[in-house]
Amino acid sequence: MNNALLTLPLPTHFSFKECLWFLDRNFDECLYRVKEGGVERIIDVDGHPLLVRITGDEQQLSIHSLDGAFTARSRKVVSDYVTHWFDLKRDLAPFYQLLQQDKRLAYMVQDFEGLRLMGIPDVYEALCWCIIGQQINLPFAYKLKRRLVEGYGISMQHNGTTYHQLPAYETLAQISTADFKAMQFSTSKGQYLVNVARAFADGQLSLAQLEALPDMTARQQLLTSIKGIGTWSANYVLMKCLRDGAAIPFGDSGLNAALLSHGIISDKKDTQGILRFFKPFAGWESYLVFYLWRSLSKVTVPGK
DNA sequence: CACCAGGCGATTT
DNA sequence: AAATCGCATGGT
Repeated sequence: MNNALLTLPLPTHFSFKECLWFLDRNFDECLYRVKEGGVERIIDVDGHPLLVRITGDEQQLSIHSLDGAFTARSRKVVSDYVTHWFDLKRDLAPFYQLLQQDKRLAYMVQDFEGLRLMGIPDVYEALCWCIIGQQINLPFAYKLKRRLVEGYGISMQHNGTTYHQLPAYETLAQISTADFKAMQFSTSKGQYLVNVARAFADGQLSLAQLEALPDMTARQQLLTSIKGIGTWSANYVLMKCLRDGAAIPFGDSGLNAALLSHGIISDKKDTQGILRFFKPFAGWESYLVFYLWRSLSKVTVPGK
C-alpha cells in the first residue's frame, strides 16, 4: 500500500477532462496549477499546508501527496476536500433529463458530458474571490488575486515551483487602503475584503456557523449582512461552496450573456423571463448556471 | 473617448 | 420589493 496515494471512485457522468478544462481555461490562477494532465494545490489540514497532485481516469481520481505520506487525519480532510471540489457525490442523470427537454440546451448533454460544478470548498476563499471578481473583467480579477496572494499569502516550494495559499484572515484584516491601492484594488474592494476577514477573525462567520443555520435563506441573510457581500456574491457562495442546487447569481454578466445568446431572454432586465426559464430546473438552477457559463467558451475539450 | 466587466450600497419610487 | 444612481478601477 502506497501511503502517499489516495483514490476516490468516480460516479457515472464524470469527465476528468471536462473538469480539468474548466480549471485550466486560460486564466492566471494562483491557488492551483494545472500541469501534465493533473491539478496541484495546497490543501489546508488543520492549519498545516499539504501539497497534493490530482489526476483522473475512467474509474477513479488519484490524489498523490507531494509532501510525504498521508496520515489518517489528512487522508480524511483531503478526501472531503476533493469530493467537494469535484462534486463527486451528485448524480447528474436527473439534470441531463431536464436539459434534454429544452431544445435550446439539449446539446449540452453531449458537449459537456461529465462536467461537474467545480466548487470552492473553503468559504473564506469563496468570499474573497467574490469580492475580487466583482464588477471587473476576469483577467484583471486574476491579476488582483495574484498580487494579494503573492504579497500577503503563504507559499511553499516544491521541485522549484512555488505554491500559494491565501493570506490568513488575520493578515488580510490588517492590510491598509493604501496597500490595497498599490495593488490596484479600489478602495471599496479593499474595505470589503477587510470586512470579510474581520468577520472570520472575530468569530462572526465560519463554515460551521453557516451550516448550522436552518435553510439557505438564513445563510444568504448572514452572508449579505457583511458589507460588500450582495445578492450576487451570496448566491455565488451558496452555489460554489454550500452546494445549494437552487442558488442563482442574479445579475451575473456571464449568465446574462448566455441567456441572451441562447435566445432565452432579449433583455437583461427581464427578471420574470429569467425566473420562468429556471422554473423547470428546480433544484438544479446552480448546475444550469454553471453549464451556461461553460457555454460561453465554445472551445471544446481535446479528444472529445 | 466610450463602453464594459462573474456588483454593491444607498436612495428613491 | 423593485428600479435607479453613483461609484471604483482597468481592459478593449
